[in-house]
Amino acid sequence: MTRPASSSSRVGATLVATDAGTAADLVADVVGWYDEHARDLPWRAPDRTPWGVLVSEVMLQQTPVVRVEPAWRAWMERWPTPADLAAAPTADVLRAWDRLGYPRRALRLVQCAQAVVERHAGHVPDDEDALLALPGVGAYTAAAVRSFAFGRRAVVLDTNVRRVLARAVDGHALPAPTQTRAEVARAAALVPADDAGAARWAQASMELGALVCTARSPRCEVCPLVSSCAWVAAGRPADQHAHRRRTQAWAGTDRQVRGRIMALLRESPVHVPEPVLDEAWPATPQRARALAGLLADGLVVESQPSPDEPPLYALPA
DNA sequence: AAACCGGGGAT
DNA sequence: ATCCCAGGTTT
Repeated sequence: MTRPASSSSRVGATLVATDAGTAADLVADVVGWYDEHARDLPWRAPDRTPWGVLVSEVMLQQTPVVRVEPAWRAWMERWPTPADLAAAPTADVLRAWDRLGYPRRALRLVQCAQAVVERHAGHVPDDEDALLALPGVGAYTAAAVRSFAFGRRAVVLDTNVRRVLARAVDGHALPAPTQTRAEVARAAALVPADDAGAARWAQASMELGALVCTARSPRCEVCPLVSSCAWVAAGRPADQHAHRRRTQAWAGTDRQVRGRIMALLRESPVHVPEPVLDEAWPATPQRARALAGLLADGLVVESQPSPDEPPLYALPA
């Protein structure tokens, strides 16, 4: 079956010819699959707002969908607009963030809300540079907001899309450990030229990576690309970069200590002196380092009730 | 380019 | 015990 080159989903740059078909075929196959298998997520609902999309993207930076969904619902009910979050006490925000991980993201989300209020009259911008200038918004999130919230053409290249393209096009088990310019250019060449087509491709390619072309156990038997996938055709060879991927340890790291301190302060209604932190982690140089880091990040504040008394620690007001 | 930054569920 | 997750920022 042939697809007309004048299709509304025609790819943006040159058609990339592969052994199994064109880039347009790949896009059409994935979008067609998405039309039948898309998850019903609240930040995709018709009544979503651009701010809601942005909030979801920040929450989804390193936190899985299943944990973000209930948090997002509660969050958007409490702070529906950038102005609402911009005016919220930081302590309330950090407590609402709870255990979504990386509390610096929550802090940046507040700063982002404040920037949206101050620079853009409370409206999330659809301009790429304006989005990138917002705290906590990098290349991925800027592209995602443009695409998902405003239906604009953007190169949405997250871990899912990288993996789909690494397999289907390059024949590799996993993408390279760090994203390269060439990889972005290749991804850009696959994005349909029109806004609507580009937005559908972005959603569809991410969804395929999340539900079918997964990192650990890909479900190739139900994949719309199985007949054209370069990785499947090559016999699903092992990861070439396995020796270079180093997993960050967790137990006993500064990150764990920071997390324990934050959990304790989230649950404490009052400012606490340093000995109380013993409940989170023994008074070691590592704990001192973690506390100093939290203070430097603005996630914890120190107060001095009186010159004779020891300092107290709490979440920022 | 590499390090740092949480936390939970799946394998 | 290890891996993975809709990454961003800093060095």
